[in-house]
Amino acid sequence: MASGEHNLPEPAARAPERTLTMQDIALASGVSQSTVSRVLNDSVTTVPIAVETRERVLETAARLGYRPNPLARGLRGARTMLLGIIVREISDPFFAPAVEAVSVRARELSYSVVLGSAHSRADEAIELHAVLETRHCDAIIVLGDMRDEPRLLEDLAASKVPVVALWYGSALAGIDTVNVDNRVGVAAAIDHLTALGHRRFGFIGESPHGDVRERRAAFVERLTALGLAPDAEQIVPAHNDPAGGVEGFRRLMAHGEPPTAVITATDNLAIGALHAAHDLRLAIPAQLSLVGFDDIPLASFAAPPLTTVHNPIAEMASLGVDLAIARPAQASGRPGATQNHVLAPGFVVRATTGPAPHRGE
Amino acid sequence: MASGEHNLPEPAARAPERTLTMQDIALASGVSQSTVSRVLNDSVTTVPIAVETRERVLETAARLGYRPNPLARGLRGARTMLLGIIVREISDPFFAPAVEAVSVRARELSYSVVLGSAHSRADEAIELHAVLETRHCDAIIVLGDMRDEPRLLEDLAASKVPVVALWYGSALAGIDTVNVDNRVGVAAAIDHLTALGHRRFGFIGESPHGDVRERRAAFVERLTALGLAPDAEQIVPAHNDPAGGVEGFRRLMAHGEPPTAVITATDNLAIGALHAAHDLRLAIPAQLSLVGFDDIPLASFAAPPLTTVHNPIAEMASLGVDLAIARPAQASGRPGATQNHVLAPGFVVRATTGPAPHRGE
DNA sequence: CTGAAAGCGCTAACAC
DNA sequence: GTGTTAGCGCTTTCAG
Repeated sequence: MASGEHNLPEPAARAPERTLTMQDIALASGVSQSTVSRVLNDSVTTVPIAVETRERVLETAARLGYRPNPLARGLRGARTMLLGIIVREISDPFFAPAVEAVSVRARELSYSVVLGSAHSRADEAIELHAVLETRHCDAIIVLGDMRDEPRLLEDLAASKVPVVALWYGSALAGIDTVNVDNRVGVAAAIDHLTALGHRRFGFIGESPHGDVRERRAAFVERLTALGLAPDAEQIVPAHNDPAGGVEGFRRLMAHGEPPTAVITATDNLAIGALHAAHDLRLAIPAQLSLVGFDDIPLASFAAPPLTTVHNPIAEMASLGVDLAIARPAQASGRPGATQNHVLAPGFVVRATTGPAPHRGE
Repeated sequence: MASGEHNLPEPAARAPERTLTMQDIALASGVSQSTVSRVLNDSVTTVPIAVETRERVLETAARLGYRPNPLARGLRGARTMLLGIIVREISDPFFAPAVEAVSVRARELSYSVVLGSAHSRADEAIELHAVLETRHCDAIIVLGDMRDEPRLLEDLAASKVPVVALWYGSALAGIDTVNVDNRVGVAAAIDHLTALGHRRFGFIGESPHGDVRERRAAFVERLTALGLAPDAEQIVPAHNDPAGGVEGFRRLMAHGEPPTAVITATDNLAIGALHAAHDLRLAIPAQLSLVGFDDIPLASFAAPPLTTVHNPIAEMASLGVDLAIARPAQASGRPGATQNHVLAPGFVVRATTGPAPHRGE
């Protein structure tokens, strides 16, 4: 183990017991601790280092399996390589893949993800933000609409750590956003259905929340443009889960003249609608066509497989992470400097849509 | 400063700009920084503190909105209040709620969750463990079976940070585990089905993975005990996702004498099986009964709603977190000291099971 | 009972 | 080019 150098003391080289510090590898490579720091941090810009020294240090560090202590690093004000996530419900079939996509991209950039679930509870989101900030996360990503928590928005916009909101549902001053183009998505659904001969539409999912609200607006807008402006009774509110879809679907079909085509604000709702249709012995797509939004993984395994608007989860997550991490730490609160990205959705035709049934005409 | 109280200088009380340190609140309450530390940490055991002093400090800290810096705390070797999670796929319909349940309990205990997704990739899990350890997580929770990654197990057992494995599928030396009682669950399913007159069973989900393996073993064991020992062709392998369920179901029904009742190792597979049955125009439960395992949130919204074994996610997650956090940091590797908990599952009868169809007898 | 002081592992001025 | 020297905010001896 004598290596031409350092032979006597031989500190704790072969013992992976205690986590080694820079001091350890400084000793082992016969330089000072600060040199080690410089080498390992590629402080090329500030100070040039002898190639030989650099290589020796790097070699020793690698050989001993040195790993920098993120805590000490963060203490000194350097980046913690932590990315915070705030999401309503991790287990939502849409947001779970979103969280996964975010953490994939984060890890590609050597970031760790600190997960904060707000459970739809107002105060929790705010507390989470405080927690994530206190933990010195380098950036925070907010998944979904949190606008029913006004204070959160203020906190976020004033936050010293960069915040990016994904699927927030609309642009936002002071915070970067990445959204899917809801208008394009809904228009694609409607155009697909009108091409199949449908003329009377229903929409499940009225709510004040971002994406849902935008999709409903797009629904009204597009139909109006086509001269098929919907009545109030053609649009029903719903909680964004399958149970809400069941409830909404029942209400929608209870009207005098039920629609022949239904669009739901999310696939979550579509799953419920499908369920309710099954209960009502309504054949899909023979008697009724149904289109969802999001293209969650389970959409293709619904019975029948769901025709839906594809939400580009991976792309949006990736872009969101890049924005969050790239943004210089202090610029977050500066209005005007914020970016609002809108990505185009896809459209996936599966088995819940078909020609409009013949009517008495 | 006169504390009749403190009126003149008024340092940075109203300015929440810079995050305040203990020094700040020490100054503001006229004591030394170390006293503040003692008060805020309830160092009752070591040193008694004057009630008056303690209250003054606490009041100041509260008033100024002081939050301790977790980084500095962790640097000194204290707990970081970080809980690491290693999971294959966050977006798995079963593990997503599990992650949520873990993070709920973690937050109740003031812990933050660092999420590590292994994406079914072998090396990633190991790397994740290294990351979480380097981040000085106080404990690590492993979700699901990772035994196809032998090195991870060694790493975990040798880890200085306590590790608890949930839904690992069996007991484990050197690591605490919390499992659901798969034998009881499968037995409940079989008993329910035999009571309905079923005699020929199928099982989807042969695989070397923990829970799945145990459930298949329980399937064989229980049926054998009933004198209904299954043939090899009554058990089919499958990847644990809906697509695997589709595939498995088709293969199962392709045999000469198909079963009248099918049990799947997971609800994920059951979703696929349901889908495949729909394709094959097989009426469920009239022609065939189906039972899943896990009771994922979507089970009740399948078409028809899925009869399944209920996996007590919240309880297991809660117990797992408590074990992980309660365990003194150095005891993890000590074999013999480990706990292996097994919780009882429930059974939920919904609409995929019914009387066995009449046969030619 | 409380203050002073020494670090935890690292980065970033400063020196030579 | 590299070593020395301060701290980051906190816990924890050690002195009073």
